[in-house]
Amino acid sequence: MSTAPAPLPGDSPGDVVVDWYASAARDLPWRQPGVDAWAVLVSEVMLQQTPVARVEPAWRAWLARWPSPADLAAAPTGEVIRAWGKLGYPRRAMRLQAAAAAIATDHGNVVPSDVATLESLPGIGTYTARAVACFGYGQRQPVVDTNVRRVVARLVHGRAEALPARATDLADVEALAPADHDRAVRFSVAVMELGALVCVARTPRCGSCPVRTVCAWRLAGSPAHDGPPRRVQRFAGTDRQVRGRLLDVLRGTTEPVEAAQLDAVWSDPVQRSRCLDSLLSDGLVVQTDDDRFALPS
DNA sequence: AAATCGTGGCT
DNA sequence: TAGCCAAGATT
Repeated sequence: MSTAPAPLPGDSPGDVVVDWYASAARDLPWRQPGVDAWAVLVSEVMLQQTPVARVEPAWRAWLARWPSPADLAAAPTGEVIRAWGKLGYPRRAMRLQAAAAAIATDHGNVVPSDVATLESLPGIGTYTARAVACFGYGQRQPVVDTNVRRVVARLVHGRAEALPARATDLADVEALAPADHDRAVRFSVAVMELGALVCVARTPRCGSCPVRTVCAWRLAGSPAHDGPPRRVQRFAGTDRQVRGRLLDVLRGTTEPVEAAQLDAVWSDPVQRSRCLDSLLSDGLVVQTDDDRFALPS
């Protein structure tokens, strides 16, 4: 073994990231003291694939209207879909309402604090469950999202890009977390924030990175990504675009609409009807007795 | 387990 | 401009 000095306990990369967070973190509303686990849960679901800037106003309005799970559970689903607005992936809104109903009826209207129980709720997967347990309940939990996987890929593994999600991700992050409980809890938000603000995907700002001197990727000379390029999803012309247009029509009215009004949003009748069918089967749209279409009641 | 599910800002 | 990218979950 070499005689290189062991890093001081308080100066581990995890500690450095926690200290960096104290001065660099964004002032996001769901991070305010007093924000309860329900509000955290709502923020996490909204933030699944939707940028922070678009979530903020929707989150405030949502919680003003439905301050507890039971409130959301009691709302007409159509109103829930309308309130979701253009956050995207509207099935998340339905799943959030379904999760709220389960919380209200099975958990006394209290968001579960146990990761396994959280994961059993609709729309809550491994990331969101841990995020709620950690951010909402102050538990020491590894929280691994796309930001964290990218930071770990670079800092620990010396790779330019994140590997696809793996079972070892949680262990990688746990290994970085400070020993102290409270600092470990803050570390979970802090690594995410580092990935969101500094260790970003396209043009990492290594010059202002608090752990640049110990980053395996930098130390290796910032090698380019070698694995297979991950292909980004096309959007124009896809069913996703068509579904979005169809739903946008229904969001804009309270009165059910004739099929002809929906025909206007997409010229290909085959794709259009396929998409309408999929919205119906998702429960995002319903057909009335007189064969018009509307958001569910 | 790869494909699918919205939307809009940024480069 | 057209692709890249954003706190994933589900099947």
